This record gives sequence, C-alpha cells and structure tokens, in this order.
Amino acid sequence: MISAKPPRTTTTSDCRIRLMFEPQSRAYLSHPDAFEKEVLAAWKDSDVLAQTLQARADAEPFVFYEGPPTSNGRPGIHHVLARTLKDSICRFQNMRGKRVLRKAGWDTHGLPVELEVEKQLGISGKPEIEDYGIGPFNQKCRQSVFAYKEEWEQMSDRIGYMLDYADPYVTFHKNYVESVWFLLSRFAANHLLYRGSKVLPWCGRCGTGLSSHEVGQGYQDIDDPSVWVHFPLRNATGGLAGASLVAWTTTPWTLPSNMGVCVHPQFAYAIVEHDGHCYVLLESKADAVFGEGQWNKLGEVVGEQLAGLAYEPLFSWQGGQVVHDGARGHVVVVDEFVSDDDGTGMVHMAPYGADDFRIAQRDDLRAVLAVGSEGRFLCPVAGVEAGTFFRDANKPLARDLKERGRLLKINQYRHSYPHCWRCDTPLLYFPSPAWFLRTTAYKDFMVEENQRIRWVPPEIGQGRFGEWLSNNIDWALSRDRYWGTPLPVWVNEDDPEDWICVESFAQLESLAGPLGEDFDPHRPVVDAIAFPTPTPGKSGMMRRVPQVVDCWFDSGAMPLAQHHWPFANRELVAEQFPADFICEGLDQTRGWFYSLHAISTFLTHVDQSLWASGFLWGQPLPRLREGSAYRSCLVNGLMLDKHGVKMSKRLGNIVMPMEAIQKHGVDAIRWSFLAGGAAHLSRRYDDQAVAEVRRRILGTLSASYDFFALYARTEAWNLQQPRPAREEREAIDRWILSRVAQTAVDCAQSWEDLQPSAALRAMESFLVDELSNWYIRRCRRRFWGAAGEASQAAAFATLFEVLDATLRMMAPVTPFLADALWRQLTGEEDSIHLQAFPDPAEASQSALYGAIDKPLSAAMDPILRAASLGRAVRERVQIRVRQPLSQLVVHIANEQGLTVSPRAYEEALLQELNVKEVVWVDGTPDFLQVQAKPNFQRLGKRAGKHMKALATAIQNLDRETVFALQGGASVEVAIEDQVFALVEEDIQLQTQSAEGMEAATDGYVTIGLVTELTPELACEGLAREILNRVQTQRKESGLEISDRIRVQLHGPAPVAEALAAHGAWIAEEVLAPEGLRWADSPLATSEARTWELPDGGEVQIHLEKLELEKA
RNA sequence: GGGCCAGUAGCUCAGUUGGUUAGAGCGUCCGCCUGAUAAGCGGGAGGUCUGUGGUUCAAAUCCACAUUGGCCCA
Repeated sequence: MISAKPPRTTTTSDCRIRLMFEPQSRAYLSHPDAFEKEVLAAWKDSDVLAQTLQARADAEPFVFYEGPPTSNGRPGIHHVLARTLKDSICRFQNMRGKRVLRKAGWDTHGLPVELEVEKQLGISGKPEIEDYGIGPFNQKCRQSVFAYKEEWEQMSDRIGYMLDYADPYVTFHKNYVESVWFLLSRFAANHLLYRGSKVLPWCGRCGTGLSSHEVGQGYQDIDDPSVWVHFPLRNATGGLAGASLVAWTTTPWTLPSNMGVCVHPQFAYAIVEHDGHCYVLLESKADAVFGEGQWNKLGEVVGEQLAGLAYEPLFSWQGGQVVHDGARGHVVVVDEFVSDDDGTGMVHMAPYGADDFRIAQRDDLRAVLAVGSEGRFLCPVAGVEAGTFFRDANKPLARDLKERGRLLKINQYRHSYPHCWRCDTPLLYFPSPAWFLRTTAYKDFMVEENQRIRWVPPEIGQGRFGEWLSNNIDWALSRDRYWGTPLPVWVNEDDPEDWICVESFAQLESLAGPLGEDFDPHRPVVDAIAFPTPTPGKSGMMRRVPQVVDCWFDSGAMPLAQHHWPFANRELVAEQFPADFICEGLDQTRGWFYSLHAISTFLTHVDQSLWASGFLWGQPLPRLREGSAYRSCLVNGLMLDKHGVKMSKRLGNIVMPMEAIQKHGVDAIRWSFLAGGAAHLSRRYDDQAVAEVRRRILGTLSASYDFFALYARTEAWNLQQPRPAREEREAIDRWILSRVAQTAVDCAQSWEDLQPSAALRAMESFLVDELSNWYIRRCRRRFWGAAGEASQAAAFATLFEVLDATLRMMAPVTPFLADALWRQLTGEEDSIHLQAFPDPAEASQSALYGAIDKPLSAAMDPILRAASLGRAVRERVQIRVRQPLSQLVVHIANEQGLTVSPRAYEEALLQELNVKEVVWVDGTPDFLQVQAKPNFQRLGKRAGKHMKALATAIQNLDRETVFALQGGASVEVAIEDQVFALVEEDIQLQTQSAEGMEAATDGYVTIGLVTELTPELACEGLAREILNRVQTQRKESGLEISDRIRVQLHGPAPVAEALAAHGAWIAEEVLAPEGLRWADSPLATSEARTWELPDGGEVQIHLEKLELEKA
C-alpha cells in the first residue's frame, strides 16, 4: 500500500499554487525565532496594520485605549503578558469585522524620568537640580524619555503587538499639554480646582510630596524607637497639681516641634502615682508604661476638663520654620480623632501630622518646623546639629530627654513605614502648599458610573475599585517638581485670591502676548511668562505657580489629549469615546483606571456648561457619551519571577523577554501566558510550560498542516478541484466540520467575555484531541486513496476547510504561525489577519455555514468512549491491538435518544480496536446488568426532602420496570404520601459488566470484547507481528520508505503457517515485489536478525534493498 | 488594622445557575505505534477539593469562623 508516487508538481498555470503546501513544521519547531522573523518581515512589507484599517474603513469601531508605558524603563516579560492580552483581543475584534484603531502612546512626564536624569548627571535633590538649571535639566529629561523607546518598539514589534508607532501620543508634546490645560481649565471653571495646604507624605531626598498612588508602593517594615514622654502641667490645681501628661510617639524627631497635647473630650483619664510623681493617662495603658503593680490610681479626669491647660515644653530651642503663626502653644486641646488603641490616649501634636495640622489651624496653635523640606534639621536642638537627617535624631533626642528625666520609657517598635517608592528613603509627613481637584464633589456619579463598567474579574470593580471610589478624597494634583505638564495657573502676586487657569495657548497669548513659533509649554519657559491681571478692578502681575501636574492626570487625559481634543479631531474623539476595552495590570486600579474614570466622568457629566450650547469657540462640539472612559476593563495579574516574587524595577528581578523568545518563539509564549489561568491571577514565568506549549499545541498544529501538505502535494490535490458538498461527505467529515464550527462559536463567546483562557482551552482540546488524534489519525488512509477517490476527495476538502478555520481561529493568539501556515495552505498573498474569524452563522463562510450538527457530535461521544474502553480492556487482558479479535459488543444506554445513530461510525471502532465485527445491542439484553440512577438535576427540585428515598427506590427498580421506562412508559413511585410519576428522562441508565466476555463501562456505554482466539485469528495476529518485525528492521536498516526490498524469513511451524496465509499481504505492505521467500533451514546469523515473537517463538528475517530499473 | 483574591492529584491549573464517577496537562508507572509529528498515542496509579461548623434531600460550589499565601490600602 505504500505509494511509490513521487511528489507531483502541479500543472496549473497559477503560479501561487506552486508555492503552496510546503511543509513547515520542521522549520518552525527547530527555529521558531527565525521562522517568526520571516513572517514579521512579510508583515512589514505589506503593512498589515494599515491594510486592516483600510479594509475596515467603514466598519463599526471597536475602541481600544493603549495605556501608555513609561518609556524610560526597559520592557520586561510582564509587559509581554499585558500586551499579549491586549493584542489578542484587538486582533479577535478585527477579525470579527470591527475597525480597531491602535494608537501607541508614551507616558513621558514625572518623577521617574527626573530621577533617571539625576542619576545620569550625578546630582541629587531639588537644590542641585536648580543649581544645574531647570531649562537644561528638562532638556535632559526630554532626551532621556526615549532612551528605551527603540527597545520598547522592537519588543512590541517582535511579540506581534500590533500597534501604530508611527503616530503615537506623547504626553510631553505641545498639543498633548494643551489638551491637558484645557481639561484643567474645565475643572477650574466648575470651581473644582482649588489651592490648599495639606500634610503630604514627603520625600526629603527627592524634595517632593508623594501622591497616595506613590506612597502605597513603598511600605517597608522598619524599627523605630517608641517613646513615652511626659509634660508637667503648669499652674494646675486640685488633683492635677504637680501632675504630668503622658504621651507616646514613634517619631521622637517631631518632639521639638511639639505644639500641643490632644485628648479625647469624652475619655476618662486616670491620675496615677508612680515613683513619687503624678501622671495623667488612660488607666488601661498604665501597666504598659509603669509596669504592673507599679502605680496607684489617685483620681480621674474627663478629657474636656483638661482643655486649655498649659504644660512645660520638652525642648528649648530657637529657629525653625513657622508654618502657622498661631498665638497659643504647649496647651491641651481636644479632638475626637484621638483613639484608645495605641499610646496613652493623649497625643503629642506636631505640624507633621494631618490631624495635628488641622487642629493647629482650628485652635490657633503656633506651628514651627524643626525639620525642613529636605528632611533635615533646620537648626540645632539639644545637641542635634542642623542638617541632621530626621530619623537620625531619634536616638540623641531620646537620650537627651532621658538625661533630663522627661522620658518615661523607650521601646523598639517594628512597623510598616512608608518609603519613597523610587529611592527607598523613609518618608516624613510635611505640610505643603498644594492644588487639588475636588473629585469628592462628584464621587456619587463616579460610583454610579462604575456600575456600568464591565470588569473582568467583576470583584475588582465592586471591591477594590468600588471601595476606592466610595472612599474618594480630593485629588492632590500638584507636584513641586520640574518635568511635568506645568499647572496652568497664574496668581496675582498682590492678591493670592486672584488667579486664573489658562485653557489654551491662544488664551495665554491674548493675555501675555505672542508666544512665538517654538513655544515650549514646559518649565522654565512658561514660568517666565507674566502679565497684568485681567480681573476688572484689580491690579498686579500674574505669575505662574511653580508646580507641575501629577502625571497620572496626563495619562488619564489620554482619551481626549491623544487627539488634541478639543482643538482638533472633535468628530474622531466623539466616535472613539469611550473605549470598548482597556486592559492593564491590577496595580493600575488607583492609577490609570482611576484617572481615566475621574477625568471623563467629570468632563462628560459634571461639566454641563461645556456642552450646553453644542459649540465651543464658535465651532460645533459633538457631545461625548456621558460617563466613564471605558466600558470594559480586563485586569491582568502580576508577573512573578521564578521564585514567586513580584517583578519590579526597584528589585531588579525583571526577566528580559528576548532570551525566551529566541528559544521558543513568541507564539508559544503568547499561548502559554493566555492559557496559564485566569488573566487576573498572578503567575510565574515558567520556561517549561512554554516549551510544552510549543511541542504539544503548536507542534500538533504544524504537524497537522504538514500532514495535509504532504498528501496534497503527493496526490496533486489543489483548490481548483471540486469539493464535494458537505452532505455527500462521510459522517466523520461532517463531524469534524461541526466540531470546528462549534469550537469557533465557543471561542468567540469566550473572547467577547474577555476570558482568553477559556477560548484557548476550547481550541486546545479541539486541535489536539479531535482534529489530530481522532480525525486525522482515523482518516489517514483516505488521503492516500486507500478508501477510494470519493472518500479521498471528501477527506481533502474537509481537512482543508478545517485547517483553514482552525488557523483563523488561532490567529489572534499565535499570529505568526497561523499566518505562515494559512498562506501556505491557501496560497493567499494577503495575511490571515485580514480574514474573518470563523463563524458558522455567516453565510459567506460557505465551508462552515450551518455546519454545527449537535446530533452528529452527540453520536460520536459514545464511539470515543467505546474506543477508550476497548483499549482499556485489551490492556487488562493483555491482548495487544495488533492481535485481531472477533467481536466487539457495544451497548449504548440512551441510544434511542440520539437523533443520529453512532452506528455510522462503526468503521472507526473496527479499525481502532482491531475487531472483525461490531455487534450493536438494542434495549437491555440479558447479559447486561442494568441499574437505574435518578437524574438528580430533574428530580431534585420536584422531590425535595424525599429525594433520598426516591433515589433508593429508583436504584431498586427491577429490570422490567427499567425497560418499560426506556420504552417510553411512565412509572409511578410512591414515597410516603407522595407519588412521583417517572418518565424516561428522570432516570439515567447505568450498565455494568456484561457476562461471558471482558467488559467495561463508562457512563452510559458498555462494551464487551470477545477475547476467544480462534486459530485463524491467532494466525493473523502472528502475521501482523511478523509484519511489525519486518517493518522495524526495514526502518533500522536505514531504508527509505519507498525502497523496495527482498525478504527472506525462517521460523517454526506457526510462522510458516502465518506466512502461508498472509504472506502476500505482508509482502505488499513491506514493499517486497518479489513476495516473501521462505527458507527451510535457519539463516546465517551474520545476515539475518532473529526476533522474538509473543508466543515464545522466533522469526529470522533477512532483508536487502532491491535495485529497481529506472522507469 | 481594613478591603479584595487564592488555597482542588507530586507540580501547573479547569470545574457552568448546588445534582451524586471532581477533570486536564506535566511528572510517574505500564503498554502501544512506527507511511503526519527530532515524535506521537493509549491505559493505570495518584484527591478526607486548607480546616471546622452551618444551610440543604444534595456542597469543591452557598453562609460563618479559622488558617496559610498574594495584592491593595491604613
């Protein structure tokens, strides 16, 4: 049966055909990197992205927003994960016929950039930056921003992330900045931009306040001294005479700036005696301070009775920075923020705490900072020199207090303390002037709009993001830095209440005169612009505030600013807002997810005055859809390193992707990432998993294609040949078409649901189990014509159509391999990425249209089970598949419930299990034991608490009753006072071991294998054994599969009998045109090999290549 | 301290609105095949579904508490 036909070259004049059907799997599997790079080059040549957009020019848009990466960091493997998710979903939507714009973007402002430049320049901190010059410094920032741009683009390109890098949005570009200004001016116009003073987390080294976004990234456990100090009251009378207030703090460095002691108005404080002195504190805390039994309670005093009492300050010092020039100092104040959890119930207050600062302003306390904005002492205090770093003062101050008897106790205290997320310096809290967005004003709408966003997974939206929104605080917008969008606020130097937020460069020109062609809206150029106040009736020069804008505002403005809205592209933005889909890491919850949401809900909902007229600056302003900037958000989990630790720049454990890509190619990595569990779960990078994907999934795909290609070439099949109508093909052909169609439908749904791993699981089981291991394996012979021409034609047509659909289905995930194989398969020059996703509901996809045939699929299921059972039985009784057996008995419990009979697939069982006959058993024959089991799903609701008794009753039903039910009768079963009428669907039939044969059961399928070996069967089995030995020897002799051979054999009598009966067949199979030669005496061992046979006998085989005359 | 998530086979993970045989891949053991697959295929073994209570006729699934780990926030 081996075909000696050489591969035929096709005779068609269409040159494309000749390029088709080249085998690919070897090239792909051995050098995936090189293979993919070739595909990449083809995409470049034809500019696939532009082609897809062109092809979909009039199509419905699917709006995607690219979250801008910071371009001054190197891309890591975790970016591959995020980008693969984004890319696959966009590719899928594109194949669904949507127009998907994919504008790249760069987040270019902000502290990380400044820190990078500081490092380059070898300088550190704000004073050194100002010495260097803001202008040159920002110039350096501008250059630094794109240090890694090329690496990013190469990486994105190499991983197949289809993104338009030709025209990206860049947050420092003039147009982008102008859009940001406009948005800020809208906040101002709605009175939602305000100046405040707030205690902020502050990094002394970087010289900047940190947003809550940033602080969260740097909590570390550190040891601090926790100290209990006491403040002797002045002029106290009664029970308080001579008493001291006891306070606790973990920040001794703030003690010099002590301005008051705060107590809770309602707490009852104890007056206690210890070691000859009187102290006031919560009674519950006295043991902790003085030791158990070391104190006596003398009396009690309620917090508000202490209000206004003065006490002795801890330190005497001069200098410092006055931040609130209050009239009072070193007095007791009351406030309800005091808790009784930690400490003593009495709080030492310094201007470094948010509550403290608030109370100081309220109660007019004098607030003086001993530690300045660089985190260092401004003046000497008690032996601590000016310039000392704040935490370094803890010990000397404590020592000084102890020497002077003001320290009651000191402990080491381990706690989670915020550190600068970038430079790891411990933060301090510091009062600082700042500008805020009053986001709390429209918090409720943000919460409401959040309900409309489809979050995947949903708990992020309800939980993490929802909580964050409902606890919303005003957005601290300003940054005391250099490289950022300058805050477009100009303040009258003579009147701080007279300020303006500029909305555009044009407005600035109208106020301050021409800006010039090369105007750059960054510091320090913009700082120098001043103009007389435009406010009627006022005088004075307007000067810009020094701050820049939080770069999260930049990125959150991206839906609008990327198109320079509203200065340009108003219609485009109206179409491209909001996004149908965004996708970023979990860490963006309070970052980009929030900034997008906060800005867009403000603009489209709160800012009604903008939209009222439908016009802006005399031009129509199309209304944007009211609400959030995105309709669905896929959140991806963190990428962990091989030890399960989060990858971060700071820790330097980022895995670079290129090594993995060179090894496995990126398609395998893409697949492995998307399949590796739900998108939002964190995952480790696992090289082995990638290798397995490459072998198991992509190897199977390319091998399946290669199989097709090999026989299409050999048998000269091509697309010009008529393909039989689907109805005329064999059942298994219609089955595999139905399965590929159903898989495509399931996948499409999973993609729509933003569940890539579900889509991949469906594809995997289809490709590996159904297509490769069942359809192709079962149908191999048909491809070399062994089952006749009609069958061959049907097989080719079917496999072609199935591969076409499979490749299109996989294209979003494995864009390289899918495209390469598809072009080979179809001879098309266009990319697969311009094609449609397989869709059996779409009439234009004729091969798949209406192909889903569920009854046919249902009929295959028992066949697969029976095959599996048969193999298990053979395994159990130790009869290999090579040994033919006479009969397989198959019983399918619910066979009459199947619309399509499984018997259509009988041939598969005959071959798969090597039996001569399949006997299909109807009804419930004698040799089967049957038992009815309740269908709990149906009966559970009806029976309720009687279910247990009913189940027992059903299991005890006799054969006749079960038969009757199977035959369609209704049977009544009484449980206590209730009667249940059972019909066929209410029970499931369990069949069990058949008697008289080796049997096995899987659910509703029972098989029996007749294991009796007749002499004829044994003889044929032996013949197959001999065939197997000859073939093995052939292969081991290094012969080509089409070489002809001459064979000599010798063996005992059974071997001779087997050869007599089946010799001609063996000769045909092994390509021995002269037939087999029997040697009556043993062959010389130097020429022959001796093989053992299963029955204990041996066979000697000698073979040599037969030289054929050239035809 | 609060919020969210996760805990299923040695490992990595599935598991629909609760329904009675908890699945897959890898690994392991055994076997098969050799005219697609520098391979592949099949069959075993392997699980008190983290624990304890509860709801229910029925819980991996719902509830409570506990525990371990991760993330976010204080």
